[in-house]
Amino acid sequence: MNNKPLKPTESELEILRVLWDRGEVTVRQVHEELSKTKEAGYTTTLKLMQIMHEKGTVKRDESSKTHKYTALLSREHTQKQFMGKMIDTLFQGSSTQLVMQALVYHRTTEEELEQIQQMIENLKKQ
Amino acid sequence: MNNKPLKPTESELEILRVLWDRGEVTVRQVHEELSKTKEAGYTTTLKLMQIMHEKGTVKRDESSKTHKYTALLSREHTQKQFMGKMIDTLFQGSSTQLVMQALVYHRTTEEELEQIQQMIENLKKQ
DNA sequence: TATTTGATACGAATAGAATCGTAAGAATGA
DNA sequence: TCATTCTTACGATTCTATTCGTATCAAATA
Repeated sequence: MNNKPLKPTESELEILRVLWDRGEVTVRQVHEELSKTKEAGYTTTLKLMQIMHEKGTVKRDESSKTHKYTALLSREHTQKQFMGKMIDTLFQGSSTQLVMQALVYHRTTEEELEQIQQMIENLKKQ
Repeated sequence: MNNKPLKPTESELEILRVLWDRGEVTVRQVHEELSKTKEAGYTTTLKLMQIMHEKGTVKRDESSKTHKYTALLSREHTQKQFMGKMIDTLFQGSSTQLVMQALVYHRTTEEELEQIQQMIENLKKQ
């Protein structure tokens, strides 16, 4: 239960994704969710969540026998963390390059493009 | 020396970054480069590059005693690979969200913003 | 009450990544 | 030639992440 600027592992990220989407959940709920796409035993998920609790990545409500978990690490913070790393090692430090890649290869709707344009206009005004 | 859709590890990425930037290089050159920011022995870098060679991530020119390495995995391919993963697990499948994050938190110059606008206009025309 | 079910805790096994020490050979230079 | 230096090869160790089996307890149920 200590606090450090920790970087979640691959498996932890998968669990966090569920926590972020659904808020407070039980191990079983997480496990059910992950089972859809992944093969892993229940105790594996349990253990991982216990470890995350030790690390301080999640908090745990132990008031009832079946514990409830909530993310402590925010999605935004984690996004920034991974984006930064990614821009550095893969995009030569240029976030613009990353943006271009995203726009070209991961196609977006007209509406979304306009949404982005809007945001850029706002950024330019500052 | 087999061929699979492999995902480079953290350390492999650091090495790849050097290969991508500089083209054909020796282990010593890579190690020199990495030493600037990282603490690791020469044989560690060597071993990693040998493993990458086994995996087929890099190719190796053995014609002289001091081998020369070149990346086989392209930067673009790897960018796409990591971006995809990232969009899925961190941005709820929305590349637009990722783009917004990048623009807001990793500040870009006015020129770059205009460059992006230009690109969006082009995308819209299609 | 006795049994079954479902939960946590936890140690241990497994796997993979990263690090390093040492050996051996080639090239270099004294 | 002999010693030093640089290089590769490679096994072994360490470290961390992941997975799972088993014990234990509480709650639900027959």
